[in-house]
Amino acid sequence: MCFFELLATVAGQILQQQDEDALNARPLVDLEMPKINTERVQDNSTTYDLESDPRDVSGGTMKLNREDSITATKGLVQLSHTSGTCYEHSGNSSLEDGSDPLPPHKHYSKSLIKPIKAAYLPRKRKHSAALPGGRNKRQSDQCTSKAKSVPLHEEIPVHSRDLEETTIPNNENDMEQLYSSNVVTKFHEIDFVTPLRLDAESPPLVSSGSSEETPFSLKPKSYLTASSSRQNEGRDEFCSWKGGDEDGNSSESMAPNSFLTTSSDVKYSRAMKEQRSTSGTTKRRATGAGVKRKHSEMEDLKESPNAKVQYGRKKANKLLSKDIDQPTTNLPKQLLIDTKSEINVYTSPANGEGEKDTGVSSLATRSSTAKMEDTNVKLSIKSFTVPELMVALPESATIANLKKAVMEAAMKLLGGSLHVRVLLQGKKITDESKSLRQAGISIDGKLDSLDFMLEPNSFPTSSSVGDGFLVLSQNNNQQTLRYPALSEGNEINSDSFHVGTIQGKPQGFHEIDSNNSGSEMQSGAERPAKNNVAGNELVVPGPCALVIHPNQAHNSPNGLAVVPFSQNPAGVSTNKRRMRRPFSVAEVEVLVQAVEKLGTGRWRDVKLHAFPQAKHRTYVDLKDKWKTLVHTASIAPHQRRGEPVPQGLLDRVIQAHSYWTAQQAKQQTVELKIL
DNA sequence: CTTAGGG
DNA sequence: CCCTAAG
Repeated sequence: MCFFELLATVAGQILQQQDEDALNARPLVDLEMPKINTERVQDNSTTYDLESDPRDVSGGTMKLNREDSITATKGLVQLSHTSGTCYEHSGNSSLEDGSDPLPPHKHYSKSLIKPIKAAYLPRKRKHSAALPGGRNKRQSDQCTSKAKSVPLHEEIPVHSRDLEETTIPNNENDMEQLYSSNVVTKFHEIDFVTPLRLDAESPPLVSSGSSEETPFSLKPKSYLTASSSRQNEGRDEFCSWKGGDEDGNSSESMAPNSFLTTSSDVKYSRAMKEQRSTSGTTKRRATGAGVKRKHSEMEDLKESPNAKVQYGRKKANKLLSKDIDQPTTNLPKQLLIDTKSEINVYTSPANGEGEKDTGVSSLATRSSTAKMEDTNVKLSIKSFTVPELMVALPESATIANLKKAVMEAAMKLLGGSLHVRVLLQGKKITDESKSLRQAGISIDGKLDSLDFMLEPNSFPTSSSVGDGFLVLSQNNNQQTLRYPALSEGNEINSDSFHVGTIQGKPQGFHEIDSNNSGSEMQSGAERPAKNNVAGNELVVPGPCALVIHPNQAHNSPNGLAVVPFSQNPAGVSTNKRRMRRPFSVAEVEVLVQAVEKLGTGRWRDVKLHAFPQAKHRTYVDLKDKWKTLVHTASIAPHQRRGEPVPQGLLDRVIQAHSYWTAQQAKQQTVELKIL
């Protein structure tokens, strides 16, 4: 009981605090629990808030979230400690029932095994194979998504359930709120007692949407409001906490580093289920992991049908690396970026002598499709080729250097503004005043002969201006570019291309250029893991596909407006390595607990259990972390790096590891016997 | 999509 | 953390 009381108390405190924060959350008030350390919690939160501000100077987007997470984390940590003390008590009572899932260390061996079995067996039953890997995934999904309807109850110790019922708000909402309010972690502990129940609760939260999407908002300023409102959508109260949940688990967020990182969150956000259904159609396999990640991002962004246009990292790499494999030798004249649009657009050499007609001729531009509605000529550009990207590198340069160089070159090309040249039947159209019809770009669709060329704004050729060019430029403001949180190129996402007549160089060209010249976004000064992200990954420039929107004729003389076709307009294909986000002790704690319960072969479940709302922290991450934990535990303390993990935790890691390893072995033998 | 491992 | 083979 002590445990729950504390939990409730803390929750109440948190809520209280939130109220103060003008984000009203009352649900838990009902609990009327004694208040403990409220002051402290609040202090912490405030402190962090203050701190976070400066940090967010350039990364305003994630501000809210971070604050939240911080606060949440803080609260969490405290909770953990408190609960720790109570542990013994609750443990004892549970033991009486003989089914304490969450045994204190002392009871570890006993309690651990029992509950685990209880939880594990049911699943096996379902699967004749009984292999760890053969578990019924659906089942877990169901559990998670549908609270109690699932047979999982079997796994819940009776007494614990009772406890839960009585001590915890009966109201589902309350539970949810509690959960969402980052008391979550606390719940994990509770979870031990009633794992499934909690599990069931968590799912909704997972996708609660919170802020992941926000970062993509076009207007940084509005972000805060937007995000908060969004969060509210999901759950009226707990705006702040809610947001915190995201990073909540990563109490590490307390460390400066975490503040800087958020980009990756976005990628991983999404309920597994949702993902399946949403993007199920897309063959990730085909596109590769990179795309996968990207995909999720996109989902976050607001899944669009254009997904296919996204460049998979793999793909990009392949293309480029293949083409460019011989660093010192000649680079291929053209780098083909194959998107799935319908028209190919080629760029002409950045500094070649004007446009090489060769380039033009090779314009395999096919404007295959041109649907017309009314008088609108709709064009979509399938892909474009970047010809003659000149890159010179010493033989000593590494592949990474090569990549970077190529990327820089490409970014130079695309990063600034580009000229769009329209070619019809291989001929440049110089008279911009012509209507599409006049020019022969009509509904009748001879669009097959319509070609586009992208040319660097800095095109040396004098003729560039005014002879049929359009300036293709990113109208993003500097600010946008600097948001670290949007490192995945999302920043660019918010930008839109627009076409205007060429009037000399657009301002900001240099700035933009410089921003992009680095392989990574100049994400303000705060980007800690800058180097990590930096570049060995070749980022394919450009949202290579552009759509010509007749409707936006006002943007350009010739009635063509270019707007981003893909989600990733500026197209810095999101190939970056994810930001490094060291696990905090609190996270490790949660992980360990989860593994103790679920074992080492069910990482997805572990994820769902322990880090349901942490968009970063995929099950693979958890698996990896466990691996490192096991390793860490086996090495001398002085050889360990990073935030020191309490030996106690490591001991548990070892125990759990050995236990589950043994279990697995047993499993195997059993199966062999059966066979 | 998940697991399990290697890198 | 990333990448992948298997399932």
